[in-house]
Amino acid sequence: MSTIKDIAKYTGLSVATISKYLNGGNVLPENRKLLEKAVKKLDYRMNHIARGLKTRKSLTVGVLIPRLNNIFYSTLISHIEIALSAAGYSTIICAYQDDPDTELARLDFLLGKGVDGLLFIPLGSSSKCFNLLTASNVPVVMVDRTFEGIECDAVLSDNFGAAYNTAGYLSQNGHRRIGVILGPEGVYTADERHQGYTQAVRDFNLDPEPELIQRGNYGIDSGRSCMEKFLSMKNRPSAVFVTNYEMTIGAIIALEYGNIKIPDEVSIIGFDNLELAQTIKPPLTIVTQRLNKIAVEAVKLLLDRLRGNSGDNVTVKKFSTELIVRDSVKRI
Amino acid sequence: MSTIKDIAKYTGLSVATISKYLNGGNVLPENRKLLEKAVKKLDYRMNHIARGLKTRKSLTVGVLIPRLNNIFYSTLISHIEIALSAAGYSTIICAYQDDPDTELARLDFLLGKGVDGLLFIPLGSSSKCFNLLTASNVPVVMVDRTFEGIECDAVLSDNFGAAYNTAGYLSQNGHRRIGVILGPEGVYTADERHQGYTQAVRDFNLDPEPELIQRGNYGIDSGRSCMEKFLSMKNRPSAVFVTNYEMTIGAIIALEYGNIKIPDEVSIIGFDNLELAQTIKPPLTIVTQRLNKIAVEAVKLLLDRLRGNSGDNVTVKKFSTELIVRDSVKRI
DNA sequence: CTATTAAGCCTAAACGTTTAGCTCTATTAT
DNA sequence: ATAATAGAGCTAAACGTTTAGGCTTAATAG
Repeated sequence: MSTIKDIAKYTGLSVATISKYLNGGNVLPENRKLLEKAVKKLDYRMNHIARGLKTRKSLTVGVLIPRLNNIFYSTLISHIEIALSAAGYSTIICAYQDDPDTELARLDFLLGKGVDGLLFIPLGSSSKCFNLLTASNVPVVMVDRTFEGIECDAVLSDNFGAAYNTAGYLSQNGHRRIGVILGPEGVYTADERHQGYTQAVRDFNLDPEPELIQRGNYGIDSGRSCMEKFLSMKNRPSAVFVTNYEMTIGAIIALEYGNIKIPDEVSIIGFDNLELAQTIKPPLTIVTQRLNKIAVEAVKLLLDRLRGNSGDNVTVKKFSTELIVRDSVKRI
Repeated sequence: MSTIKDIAKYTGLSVATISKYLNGGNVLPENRKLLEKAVKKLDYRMNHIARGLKTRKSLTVGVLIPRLNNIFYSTLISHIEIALSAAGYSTIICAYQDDPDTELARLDFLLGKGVDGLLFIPLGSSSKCFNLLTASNVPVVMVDRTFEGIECDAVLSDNFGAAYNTAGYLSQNGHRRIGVILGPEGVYTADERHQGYTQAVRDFNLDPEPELIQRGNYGIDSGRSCMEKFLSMKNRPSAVFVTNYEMTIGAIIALEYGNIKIPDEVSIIGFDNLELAQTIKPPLTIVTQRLNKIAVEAVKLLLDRLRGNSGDNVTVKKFSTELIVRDSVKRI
């Protein structure tokens, strides 16, 4: 592996000149030619570690997420990775397996690795994580979830609006008893959606019965059992809104097992996965998040920080969700 | 950010001693105490970049995969990330979006980043990639797919056996017309499964009709259209074997739309995703790959190489797949 | 024709570690 | 008592870059 010094020897130029050349500086045309030749001949490749030591940049961004074996996160990461790599950054991914201790450990690990910045989907409101972050002074952008009451760049879905508008849409279609299958209490997105739902219940005069709110754990089975609870009620909801992909699958399965006709017996609005919703029978009305936009915006925000062209005040962006109307909601 | 030098100043010891201490070497008990105190007081954190420059190790492994927005890959990566991080390595993930040019570019990028080793799910048989790899001298372990006829550590599923045994199982259950929905020609796994299937056709005297072999692109829609082709045949297959998760979903949807009863009218064997297969109706008989074992073994192989305790000859491990029998195959 | 400026290049010091090889002290063997 | 040895620490060079500041040469202004 040849270094800048080898090139210096080969060309007779100094390392400083070569460094300048490599970084796009001006050199005499003849030298430029010479250098191009030398680089090719010696198969020179920049040592990014050495450069990083000097410049204090690693051109690496850490991405800290709850889990990787989940289509929502992996899709998000997919977009993030594409955007980051287009900007010349590499992506170190750490998953903390939904565990707060691991979350802290992996955060520490990433900071120790010298990442230039961080994209973070936090578990909850672990103040330890936040302390570590502020102490480290590494720019961070929260994605999908954020810490309540803390000054930090963030890119989120409008979860409140998603739930509010979905309930509103169902209300417009004549539904008054609207079940919702939410994620676990304490999880940022689930709490926001909860608030949106309850606000809609008030604003649209929906049936406020507490059993209409079911809590799952974002897994397939929990979606199924929540839906089964709805089905076993003496007074079933006429429509159910499910708030993530896996639970949507589970809910559909419960309906199939119960031989419940969609949307004649129960209307349903699912979440996220477009591909599945298109192919299922009947085509599912769903709420989708703009994952691509979220990812791109988060990366943009982070790069702005890294390049120092974002002011002192933090930016919080919320992307609206989209209601894709198909055939799983009945007008009553 | 304090450095080893600051600690030297603080303790009066030399940087060499401190380095030794930090790397687990022996120091006098009193000095050890002093150093512990200093590290805490000055909040010292190792600069891995500087260390990497000197040791020529980055403690970073590159993972190069076709795509990230796919449950198969992301599950695999999830296990890989867990295993690597347990060994103190960080994981740089690059996805090449199923594109050969991008594959080469990302490989180049990773090698330039100075990863210590590489886990690689290659697209096909791009010799350019292989040249780059051998030139770089970076240890690499192929995962899930490998280059034909090339000496390289690899950890694979027994794709041939998976297809062969699945067809065998269907044959045992009295099926002679067995449809298979394969991935694209030229993709390593798809080709192996193809061979396993055709071998089974010969060995078990199955119906050798070419239309019983359909090729999808591993996406939901293609699974659906392949299954629809089967359903539109005058002489339908009595059983269909689908060779990945997404196409399995698509195939099921096609059956539902066609109001085809599983397994009474068509038997089906799906692939991979346990969670879905358990919850679907009827519970699906599926072939699963041992993703966890594959990931762990691949990481082990790579770490062995990195630590220099693997001989000169390459290791290729094949993990058998598992047939999980449920209710989607009819005995006829 | 001289003074000024700019371009291009160079020297040398850094960045934060590791490590070979040396010194000093204390212990053990003879 | 002396020689040999081991343990602990130190010095200084190295890893491959970047970069401030200085030097030389040529171009431009007066």
